[in-house]
Amino acid sequence: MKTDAPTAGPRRSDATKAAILEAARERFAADGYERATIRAIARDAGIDPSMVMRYYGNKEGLFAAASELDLRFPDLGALPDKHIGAVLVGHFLDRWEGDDVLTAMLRVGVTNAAGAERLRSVLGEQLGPVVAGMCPDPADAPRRAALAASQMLGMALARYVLEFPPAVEMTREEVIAWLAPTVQRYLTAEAP
Amino acid sequence: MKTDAPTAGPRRSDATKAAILEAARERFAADGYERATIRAIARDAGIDPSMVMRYYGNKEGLFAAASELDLRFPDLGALPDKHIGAVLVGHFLDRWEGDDVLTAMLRVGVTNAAGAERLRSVLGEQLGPVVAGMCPDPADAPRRAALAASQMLGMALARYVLEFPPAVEMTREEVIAWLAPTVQRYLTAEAP
DNA sequence: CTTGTTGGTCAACGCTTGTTGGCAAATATA
DNA sequence: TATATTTGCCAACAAGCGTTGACCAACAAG
Repeated sequence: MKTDAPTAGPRRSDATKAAILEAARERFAADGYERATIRAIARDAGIDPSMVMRYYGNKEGLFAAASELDLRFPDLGALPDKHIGAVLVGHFLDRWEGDDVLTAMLRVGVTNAAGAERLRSVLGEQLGPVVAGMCPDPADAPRRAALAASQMLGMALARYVLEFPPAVEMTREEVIAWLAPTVQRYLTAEAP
Repeated sequence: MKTDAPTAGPRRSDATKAAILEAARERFAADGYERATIRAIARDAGIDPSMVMRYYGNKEGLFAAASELDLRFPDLGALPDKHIGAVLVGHFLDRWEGDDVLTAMLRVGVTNAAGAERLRSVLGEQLGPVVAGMCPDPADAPRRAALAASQMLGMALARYVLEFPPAVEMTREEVIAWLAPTVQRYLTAEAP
């Protein structure tokens, strides 16, 4: 019997696992939790549905594996305070357009408890610290992060999920120009 | 045979129909489209699932009937321009907390095409004109409406759907104080 | 009273879902 | 070469879904 050492070499099934994860991310992003069926995901990955169960236990486990997310915030301390809003909004747009996981988490989080929790913890653990490191009083960093998140998530909702035409038609630069001052104020202005 | 005159009197079944609609709104708001099953809605309404089919045709028709929505915007022309942002945000919070349909449309619209279309048309037809009647150049009213909607929907998402703690804990007055300047700017400031 | 319409329940249909266990081939180990 | 282990497919399960049609009781019209 082959023991499962901590430093196990690459398995032959790694490609299959990766294909499953990729298909899962796309389906979750496009359809949400319920309509992203294991059968459809397996079909996209070109394998049998039972393989999904073997490698990820159940649908819940598959989503947990497929929704691992790193927002990859740049180091904001290294640039002038005045531009923080624009950089943050631009970074958010980049991440959103380059990674299905963000749309997936938003679509799933709206109807699935595990998805909502995932979104909450990502915002709290990844956006929170960035905000705490720059706003006037670190004590209200969570509130400021929530405000900034509400604006950026709201734009993602209108633009990438609901596809509200005026929001879709805006150029990247227009979105940044309009949203940057808002985010900037949420993060740095003194409480109203 | 009793003809169905345009001005038909109140039927004995009106109470049942209303109970179905109420249960449907609650379920759609709480669970989204897929998990809000006709069986569960019928159980909540205290009747048989087949009644839902008789009165609303199918699940799609039930959602269409249950998601009729009037945002009830006040006449904004009658008050000073400076306060428009605060009035609008306050009105949005009131409507959201007093009507399940808004949460239902948001939850359903994220994973269901009909729900998304409903949300788009409500925003376009009800928020659009209000904005068009006050912003500098009526030509970019749709874009301004989309911006304001992105902020208000984003806050609703964080506060009522995802229940992100800092967003939930803010008081109504705090939300208005922070969001009003944003919405005010989106509607009235000249394009950046 | 008789008759037709309405409001409602019940049992079932065909289908899809997540999930399971058995079995064959490919691969690794000895 | 002989033996385990891994990788994969297949067929099936129980449960839940939207939906349908037969049937019964209450009521209204003649």
